Amino acid sequence: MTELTKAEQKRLAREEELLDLAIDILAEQGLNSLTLEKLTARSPYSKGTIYNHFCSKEDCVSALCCRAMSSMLALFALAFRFEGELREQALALHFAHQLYSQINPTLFQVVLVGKAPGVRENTSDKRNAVLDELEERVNNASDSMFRQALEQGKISRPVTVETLTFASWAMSFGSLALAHSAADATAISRLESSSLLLNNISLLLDGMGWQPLSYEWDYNASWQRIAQHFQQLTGHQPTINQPSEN
Amino acid sequence: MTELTKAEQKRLAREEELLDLAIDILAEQGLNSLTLEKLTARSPYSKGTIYNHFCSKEDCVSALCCRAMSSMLALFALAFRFEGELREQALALHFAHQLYSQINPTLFQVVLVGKAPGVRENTSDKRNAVLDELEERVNNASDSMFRQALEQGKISRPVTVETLTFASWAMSFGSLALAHSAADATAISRLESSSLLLNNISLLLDGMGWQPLSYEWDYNASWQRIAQHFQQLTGHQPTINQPSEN
DNA sequence: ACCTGAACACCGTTCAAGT
DNA sequence: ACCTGAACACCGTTCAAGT
Repeated sequence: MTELTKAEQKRLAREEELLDLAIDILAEQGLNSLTLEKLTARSPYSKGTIYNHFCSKEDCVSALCCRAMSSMLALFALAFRFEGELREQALALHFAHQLYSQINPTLFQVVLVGKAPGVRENTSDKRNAVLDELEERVNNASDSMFRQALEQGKISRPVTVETLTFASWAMSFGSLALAHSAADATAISRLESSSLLLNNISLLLDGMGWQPLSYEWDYNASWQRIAQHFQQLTGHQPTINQPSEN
Repeated sequence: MTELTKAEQKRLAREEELLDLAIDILAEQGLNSLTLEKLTARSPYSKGTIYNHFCSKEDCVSALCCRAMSSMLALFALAFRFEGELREQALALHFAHQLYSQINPTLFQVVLVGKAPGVRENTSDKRNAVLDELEERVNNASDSMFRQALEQGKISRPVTVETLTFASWAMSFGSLALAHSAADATAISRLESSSLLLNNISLLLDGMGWQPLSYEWDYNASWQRIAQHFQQLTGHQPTINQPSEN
């Protein structure tokens, strides 16, 4: 790690302060009404200073995207601490993804929007590099799971790590995106939400031939244990089948 | 079908005219720079008239979304005319999805954006109803495939039609969305694009136990035949492994 | 009943002037 | 070197006046 000068530290601290304010606006008024105008008004700084941090509105959204991905990576790290079958650890990774989308739906949406066309184009090169690095770390987390599984002979189909990572990422992304953006659409409302991702990922991992297969193991029980694991580590009440008591 | 008065016909025709202009802007300047201001300027009408058709900018985007989904449904109908194994027909459905995303990337993006938060909220009730109906028809197409497969005993796992439709739709959506929005991101650039969706869907259908399984049948050959099927019916050159000759 | 375009509020972005 | 806020262009939306 390189040393930071006082000035750089101050600049970094102010950027965090601005992102906190932006998240407040997001939470209060929704993603679409985030505006650099409003951010300026809430902050003690002027428009020029805001533009000193974010070269455009999209650059600010990308900065929020970095925040969100960092938080997600922190949850992913907890998934690796779940003890059990390797396939259960892979489930824990996806549980972390879903958990993040539940804890922080607004920032989760930011990640989706951050992938929309026109955002990256208007983001500074420097921040795009940070985004790339974060995405690479997400891929690495997924790759390392699949690599271990292949090395241990847990996966019976002849496939590459890259194929498996893309497939599971696409499934996870697609499931959560549809679940959040179109929760009232027919395809989703007719299903129970807590185990949507578990069901979809289970079908996929079965298709890869990742042992033990879903009919050889009670992965619903695993999902519950994973929920408890995360609850102990984060204190977040998971949205799982048993209704809470209020 | 209900009769339309002359006035209603004229109104409908003008709406189509406006949507054509909107698509022109989209194609030329990208999704983000579509503006009712620009649409007004390009059209022979005034702002008031534009707002007579679209109650908000988002309502206009939703109207484009309807256009896109209708076109997709037209391609889906062609998928049903592919002759072969039932699982090949299901592949044809996903091929149609991918084909549409290739033929018309901009409108495909509109469908993604149409699912973003803040769009449906600012869309007129009437148009939201149309969107719902179109989405239901997409679901019906998928449901009917899976229902036939279950009835014919092709699917060995004990699952419901709803589960299968959501899983395959999530996979298709996730794969294409990631492929289009993050084509340069690491997870995707390291894979070949033409068979991304085939690979992912094959893993999923294997996980459902849909016979014949992918190692009992040459689905790469099926994918090629499906491509030819669509090429004959639509004249669109598919993006398939063999490079074209220019 | 439908159309027009002026008017208003709000937003993104820039930059000369100030410290 | 960094900050400020006025200024400009552009956009979404409304509505009184016109046909």
